[in-house]
Amino acid sequence: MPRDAEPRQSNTHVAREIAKLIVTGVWQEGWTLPREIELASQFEVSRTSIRESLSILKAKGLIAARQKAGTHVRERINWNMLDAELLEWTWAGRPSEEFARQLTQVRRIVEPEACAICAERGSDTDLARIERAYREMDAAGMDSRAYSEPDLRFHRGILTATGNDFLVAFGATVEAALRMSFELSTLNPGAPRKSLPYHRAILDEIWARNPDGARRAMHRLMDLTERNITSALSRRRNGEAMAAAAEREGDA
Amino acid sequence: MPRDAEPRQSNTHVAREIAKLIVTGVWQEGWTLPREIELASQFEVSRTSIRESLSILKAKGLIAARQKAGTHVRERINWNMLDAELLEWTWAGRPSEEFARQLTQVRRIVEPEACAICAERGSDTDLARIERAYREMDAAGMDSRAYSEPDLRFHRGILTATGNDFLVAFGATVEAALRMSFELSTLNPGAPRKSLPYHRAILDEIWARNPDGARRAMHRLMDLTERNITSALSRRRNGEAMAAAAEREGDA
DNA sequence: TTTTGATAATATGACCGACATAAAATGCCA
DNA sequence: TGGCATTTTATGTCGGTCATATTATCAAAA
Repeated sequence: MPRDAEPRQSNTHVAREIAKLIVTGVWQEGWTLPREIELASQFEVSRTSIRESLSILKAKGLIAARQKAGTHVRERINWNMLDAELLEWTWAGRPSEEFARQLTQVRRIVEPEACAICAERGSDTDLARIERAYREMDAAGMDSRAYSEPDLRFHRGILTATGNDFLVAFGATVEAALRMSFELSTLNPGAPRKSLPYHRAILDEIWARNPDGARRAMHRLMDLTERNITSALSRRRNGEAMAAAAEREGDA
Repeated sequence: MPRDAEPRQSNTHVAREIAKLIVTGVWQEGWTLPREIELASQFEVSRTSIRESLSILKAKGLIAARQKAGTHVRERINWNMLDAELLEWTWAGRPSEEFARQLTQVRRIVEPEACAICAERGSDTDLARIERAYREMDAAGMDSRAYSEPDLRFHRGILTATGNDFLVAFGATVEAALRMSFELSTLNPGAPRKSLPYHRAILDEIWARNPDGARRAMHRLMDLTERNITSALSRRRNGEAMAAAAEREGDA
């Protein structure tokens, strides 16, 4: 179910637009934003709506306001990059290679350990839910759209099974990573399906209640994912370079 | 510098109050909140202010609103527990043992790996900043208030040195954990200072550019921290049990 | 000339009342 | 009873006004 790129609700729409200006660096850290009244006329909404939008961005740590002094962009260190929406806004459209690298790096740190905890302490109900997600991935066949949704449920299921609210919250980050992978998979349609046996291995290890094995199995999946992403990115890079060359050829 | 427990700004104040009702389970998952007008009269602020407060909570994933249907508490899975303010609201006053356990568990997962990455790829500038924090911890002596602030900078410095924005964002979680430790340390004033040599060991390993050693050193610090927290919590439990017994004694 | 203190200017914070919109609830009709 | 038009209602948006906290200004004093 694709979320709308342009939500009709004006405050979320405006928040998204302003957030994009900030994360893309058009409005840099420390800079002061235009006055609320000016923002209101720029975005053609009321000052009330602007204020609600800004309060969303304040909540995510992107900006801070002081009376008379204005509203300024906070330094990156205060941005809550692990927030679902902020993640989406950041890579919206085109994930940078650096963003992909960092995302892969944190997943490597968190998911194998979560998987070990899941194998050790997940309830049978938890594991059954994970297995159901696996079956749906299997049933999806080569349809990578139908595959990606249970894929996310599989990973979320593992995080949930840990019983740790902070690891559960990390699901937002995993979701962003999977959506990015899915997006990039258009450059390599067969890739997602190749992860199925790796998921199978994880499932077997957690049913066997084998934490070390589960950790290793998840680690192997992370390796595969990283290979897929780097190859998709380099393919994209080459494709764009060739397109640019063709462009120059056409000009000459 | 202690943040104000009761911010004078009305919308953050109201947001905090409502958030507490939700995280403490007074308003449970799935429940529908009172109408905005009713909330306005309950909290004695205008509907505009209520709406700004609610938009903060929406941004953190705690609630969602639909026209006509009302505003409801979202399921925990959507709460962004890794958010700085939400963390603070959750343990405000009295950290539950479960909360402490989960917090310690994620730190164990993330910080040792971050430390290894820091040793491998942190710039000399990054490491110098970490060392400066260490020196200030040393200089603080037995004053656990003066100790805790550079302690946080030490850990944040390691996360920053990884160059990974998501690990940097994890600093909010570490901050919550350290504040909690600091709070609990009133039950055991000498405890914080005991962590100094462990920090020293970490510093030495990252200067030696030894990722494995750095990982192990951070792991040992996590062990110490966990021991301190569990002992403080059990002390608190015993203290309260004895107080309750004395209470019963007094009644009889 | 520099400092200090009163004063004015201004951007965010809060409030109000009205209308728009979407979706749930109602009730009518077949 | 079932489907469809209508009403109801809670959130969404708007414009305007006043409050409040700082910054900026400027004049008097050291």
